[in-house]
This record gives sequence, C-alpha cells and structure tokens, in this order.
Amino acid sequence: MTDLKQKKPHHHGDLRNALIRAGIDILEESGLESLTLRKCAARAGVSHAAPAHHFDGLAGLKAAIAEEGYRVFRNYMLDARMIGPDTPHARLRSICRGYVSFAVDNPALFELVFSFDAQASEQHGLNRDGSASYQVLRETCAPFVAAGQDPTPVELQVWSLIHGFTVLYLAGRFGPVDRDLRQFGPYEEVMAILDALPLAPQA
Amino acid sequence: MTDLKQKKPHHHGDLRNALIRAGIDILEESGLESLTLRKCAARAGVSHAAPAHHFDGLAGLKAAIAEEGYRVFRNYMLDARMIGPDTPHARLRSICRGYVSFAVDNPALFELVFSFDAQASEQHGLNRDGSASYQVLRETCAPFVAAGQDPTPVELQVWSLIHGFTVLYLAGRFGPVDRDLRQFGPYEEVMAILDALPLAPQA
DNA sequence: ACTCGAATTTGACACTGTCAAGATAAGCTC
DNA sequence: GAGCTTATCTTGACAGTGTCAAATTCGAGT
Repeated sequence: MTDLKQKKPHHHGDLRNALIRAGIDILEESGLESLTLRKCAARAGVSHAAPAHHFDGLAGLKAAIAEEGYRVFRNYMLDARMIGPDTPHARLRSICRGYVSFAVDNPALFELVFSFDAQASEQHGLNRDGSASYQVLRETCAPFVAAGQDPTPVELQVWSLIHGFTVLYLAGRFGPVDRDLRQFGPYEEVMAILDALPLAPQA
Repeated sequence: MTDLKQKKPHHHGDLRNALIRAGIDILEESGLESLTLRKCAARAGVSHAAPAHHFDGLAGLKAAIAEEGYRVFRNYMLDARMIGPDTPHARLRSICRGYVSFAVDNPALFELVFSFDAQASEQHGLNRDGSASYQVLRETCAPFVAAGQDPTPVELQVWSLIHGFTVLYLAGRFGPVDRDLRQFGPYEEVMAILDALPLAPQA
C-alpha cells in the first residue's frame, strides 16, 4: 500500500543499500584497509552497531559489496568486448583489456572481489555473480575450443594470464602505474602470447 | 670481545630474529590475518611494545618476514629447477612448479610476500630479495630470448601466467585445493600454453 | 664505580568488531 | 483505532588491535 517511490519501512529507509554505497565510496577514497563497519555506519548516518542487522558482520558487508563489484566487473568486460575488430582473437584481447581496466579504475574493489576464496564465496552466495562474469570469458573463448572438447583448459590459460598480469601490474611490479593513460605498461607484449592460440573448427 | 656463540647484548638476546621466527610460525598456524604485533611479542616472551624498537611498526615486521619469505621462495624455484629433463621448456615448467609449490606449502607467507606493492617494497628494502627471485626467472627464460633482444616480454608472459594460476588456484577458484597431492589441479593443462614459446637462436 | 644509552616494560589512547539490552517505530490482528 | 509483534536502530560495554610517551632495567664503556 505504501507508495512505491516512498517506501521508508523503518527508521532509515534503505539502510542496506546505503551501507553498500557508503562502503564503495570508502573503497574508492581510502582503499580496502579503510573499509570498516563503523565508518560505513557513520557515513550512512546511523549508529555503529546498525549494520549488524543487515549483514553478517564485516565479512557479510564485504560480500555484499563484492556482489555489486562483480556486476561492475562483468560490465567492464562486456563493454570492452564491443570495441575493436570482431575477430575471436581481438575479442579475447578486448575482454582482457576490460579486466585490467576494471582493476585500474577500481583497485580496492578489485582487491575485495578477489579476496574471497571459493569456500567463502559459496557461504556468501557469491557464486552466481562470479559465474556470470566467468560466462563472459567462456563465450569469448569458445572459438578456441573444438566442438565436444572440454573448454576449461583454454579458459583457465587466459584467466591465469590476465589475472596474473592485472595483479602484478596493479602492485607496480611492471613499473609505475599510470591510471590515466590507458596503456597498462607491457600489456600488449604480454598478451601477445594469446595470438598463438589456435582457432578450433566449430561444429 | 664478547664470545661469538653467546652474544646476548641485552635483555632478550636476539629479539629481532625471535620475532620474525614467531611471526612465521603464526602465519603457518593461523594465517595472515592473525599476524599481529602483540601476538608475536607474546610468543617471543616479551611485552607488547617491545617490537617497536626493532621494526617500523607492523608494516616493518611484515617486511622483515617477507624478506625471509623471498629467500624460501627462491629456493623452492631453484630446487625445482633441478628436477626433470634438462631442456629449456622443461626447466621453465619446473621453476613454475616450484612457484606453485611454495605457495601451496606456505599460503600465508606467499600472500604476505605479494601483498607489498613496488613502492612499499622499496621503502622496506625488499627490492634486492625480490630481484634475486626474479633472477631465477630471467635465467630460465633466457633460451627463449634472441641475443640482443629485450628479455622482459617473455619473462612477464611467464610470470603473469604462473602468478595468476597460483593466486586463483590457491583461492580455490579451480576447484578444491589438495595440499598433499602435488597435482595442483589443472596445472599441466594451463602450463601447456608455454610449449608454444619458440626457442631463440643464441649468440 | 659511574655514567650513558639501548632495550624493554608499563600504561595509556584511539580505533576496531561484536555482543547484550533497551528503545523506537512500523506493520499486523482484532 | 488499540494492542501486540517484530524488525530496526541505539546505547553501552568488552576484548582486541597499533602506537605513543614515560619509566625502568640492564649491558657496556670509561
């Protein structure tokens, strides 16, 4: 009965989302180590113990933020896939570029998303969002998998390569990180190894 | 002057090393999030503020532990390189196996070592130990670099691949981790992409 | 023997996550 | 609408944490 636009069921109204939003803001401004339950509560204008009723502790809040992070992450890859030539190899390079772009634009969120191991992800129901992102990789790798063959080897090769590159580049191990220039250091040279992937005859 | 074997210059004697040892023990037993200045102090039998005089806060203790971690890490790769056929491709696969083995045997220490970005590493003087480990990779990649060419592209390809594999495998994203069986999940299938690396004519 | 200085302890502070009670307000039943 | 129930939020407390300042202890050199 309450108006659709003004559903303020309780004191705050939409505290759960407000806390997630606050958490993402803190991540952008101050990094992962600054993400704290009390700071999120303060930024949302509630008392320090309010978040406990919406999330299972700090881990629960992080899981909820990671859920949103997965959505942004997936969109980065989908958007990047539309750019560049429409060939299997080019599309593969494009989603990889989206992978790095997401991490460079949202380093703390990237760190948070991948700070969950598979066990913790299952406990917090992150597997669905995780596999939705994985699906983008699967589709883009399909041209390199022969019909009826197991697609995972190629997928995990690409995933390992791009994830390792992203983590190491973001940590500054490939030289200084330039967040504005979308060059990503030795990105092109490293990704060149993917050119060796042979196209598979499709069914 | 003082006996070489019994140099106990002050109260404890060798607190710095004792704290590092205590920290490594805690890492093995309880993981990185349990590594705390006060727990290290307690385990070494000193008061909670004693570590401050030997390390620059928690970050300094972690850096000192990471220094030791780099040594162990490097030895894992060196030991692994001695195993298997003595061909360039086999040696490459071997040091990669050492890379994963170190991480599987010492997951928290691995996490700690790579939790430093390049800036922080420089501040704590970790670059020397880091580059000593990198040197192993460089040597093993040399057969794939033509004389006079820049060796880094190949090196960073291999590094990205093995680091990404290790991080994702350790996080359980390639399926459950079996710490005893040295199979490392889809390790062989993923590393197969390195077989495509062409040998370069040497000078 | 005495002093000096480094190593360590003690105590305090601000901050964290978490829990137990209490207060508040919304929604529901009658 | 009155009263009850329940979810939401606040308040207050507790055990940890890193870090700092002051006091203390002890080794070593003069």
